[in-house]
Amino acid sequence: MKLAKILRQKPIDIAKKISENLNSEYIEKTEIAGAGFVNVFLNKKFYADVIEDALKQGDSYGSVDLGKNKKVQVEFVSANPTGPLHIGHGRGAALGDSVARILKFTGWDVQREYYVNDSGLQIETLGRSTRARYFEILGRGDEALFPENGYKGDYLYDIAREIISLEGEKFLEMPEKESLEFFKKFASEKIMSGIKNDLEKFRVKFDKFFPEGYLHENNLVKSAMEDLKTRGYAYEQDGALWFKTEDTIGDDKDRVLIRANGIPTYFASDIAYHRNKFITRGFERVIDVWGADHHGYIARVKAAIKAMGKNPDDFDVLLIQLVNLIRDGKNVNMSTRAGEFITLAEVVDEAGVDAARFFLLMRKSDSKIDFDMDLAKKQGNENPVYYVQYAHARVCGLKREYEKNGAKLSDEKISEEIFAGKEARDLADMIASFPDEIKSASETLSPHVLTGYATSFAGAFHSFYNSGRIIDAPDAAGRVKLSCAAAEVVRKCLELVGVNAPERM
RNA sequence: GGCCUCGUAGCUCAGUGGAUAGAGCGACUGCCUCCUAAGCAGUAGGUCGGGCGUUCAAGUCGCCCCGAGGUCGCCA
Repeated sequence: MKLAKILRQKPIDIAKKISENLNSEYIEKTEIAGAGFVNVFLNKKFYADVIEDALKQGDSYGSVDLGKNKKVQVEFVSANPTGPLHIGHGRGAALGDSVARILKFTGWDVQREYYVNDSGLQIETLGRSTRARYFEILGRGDEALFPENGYKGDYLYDIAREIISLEGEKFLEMPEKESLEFFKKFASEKIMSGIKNDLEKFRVKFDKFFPEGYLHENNLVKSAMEDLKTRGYAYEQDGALWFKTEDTIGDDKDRVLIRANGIPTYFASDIAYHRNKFITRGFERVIDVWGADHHGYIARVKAAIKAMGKNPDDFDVLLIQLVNLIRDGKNVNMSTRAGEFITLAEVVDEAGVDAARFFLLMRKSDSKIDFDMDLAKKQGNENPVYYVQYAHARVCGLKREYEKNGAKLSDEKISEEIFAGKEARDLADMIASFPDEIKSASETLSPHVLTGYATSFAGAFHSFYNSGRIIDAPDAAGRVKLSCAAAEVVRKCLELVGVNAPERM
């Protein structure tokens, strides 16, 4: 139909010509439908070959080399070490980790990084909050007031108690100035190690934890500012240093880099950080996972990347929206400041890693999701995680059953006759389209493509399974092989979203 | 007010300019003497927020309006 205008012919006539000239050993017939669609019917040999090919490629089936081994960095979670991870961080963790897995599978050289915000006002507040709890427990709360924007969660009581048992009451008599460094360091390191622990349980591993302090200690912020100045993208006014944005891209106004009081803004640190990523460490592509409330920040970071002489198109930001936890059909309200929130660890304990990860990846990252705890815990076809995992376990059962009597699958050829049935053809169709799904998930950085595909794929398998006997049917070997290829695809999908594929359930 | 995201079945959401718009949950009807019923088959449920345009073709692209949220600091 697109050719109609160019060739100045009717779509139907073009369709006829195309269909007459299509030639392949795999085409059974072609039909012209509607306004000019060419329907191509694939023959049984095509399906048999697809399955044999998928089995032969095994673990690498579906892999497409999109990255050409180029260096990409995925930075995600990066939660400040001021409190435990909550379920929203879990969403970022699941997304970043899955995107990294998908990129690796599609030929990228991937590094996973966590940016640790270990300096600045929030850590200051954390230190003061901890110190206040310390005084409170020791009965002298009136001498160290809890900060106005302090962290109210119970975890600071635990940390304060630990400080008391390790260090005793010595900080009671020490001036705040002297003791604060200790409280800051102890609390943030303690919380950070808890975060690492939670992430490990969630099957998320980082190649590098990059501390913000590194930028300051090595004067990287200063040198990034100098660089901007020489390039003509920074100027001084009213005692502050400004980023000049008009003749770069996107952003609508100039931004402050160094305040009049000499303290750099977050933007300045971020410029230094991204300069380090792109230039010092040579990443050819950088992907950041941010909370959706930071979306207004994208334009200025892209502008900064352009200002440092790099292509802003090599920088992607994935925004994650809020997670609503639903229990007993009702919203569970969360407020981080007030210390009322459901931690990631609690969700993992209750629903399991598999359900948690799968649920957090079922939707586009930038739309809000409801995490239905009751559904996530259900063991049945209502729960998409089990539905998909069960497809895998079923095939493993089939294979065990088939090989019980010493039969070897690899010796058998697939009989084309098994593709006479619609269910077998539909399943093989889905297996054949797996590489396209992978490509799409990788190009759009969207794990939800795979959870969705896995769910409908499992449906196709269950339909096939229920459409007739597999093992004691004629051509059993071919049917089992088709099942095995299907299981391989399911397993790979699950692996790419970080979910286990059990052999028995 | 400017900018960004979103508005699709009762609920939560997929949908890369193509045919009769899909899935899960919820509701309803059937199916285990049989390789795992953690399964299958089926029914009901839609003015794709509204309008105008571009196009052979619009849920998808453009403009306007309505509604929800976010963001706009020498905060982080």
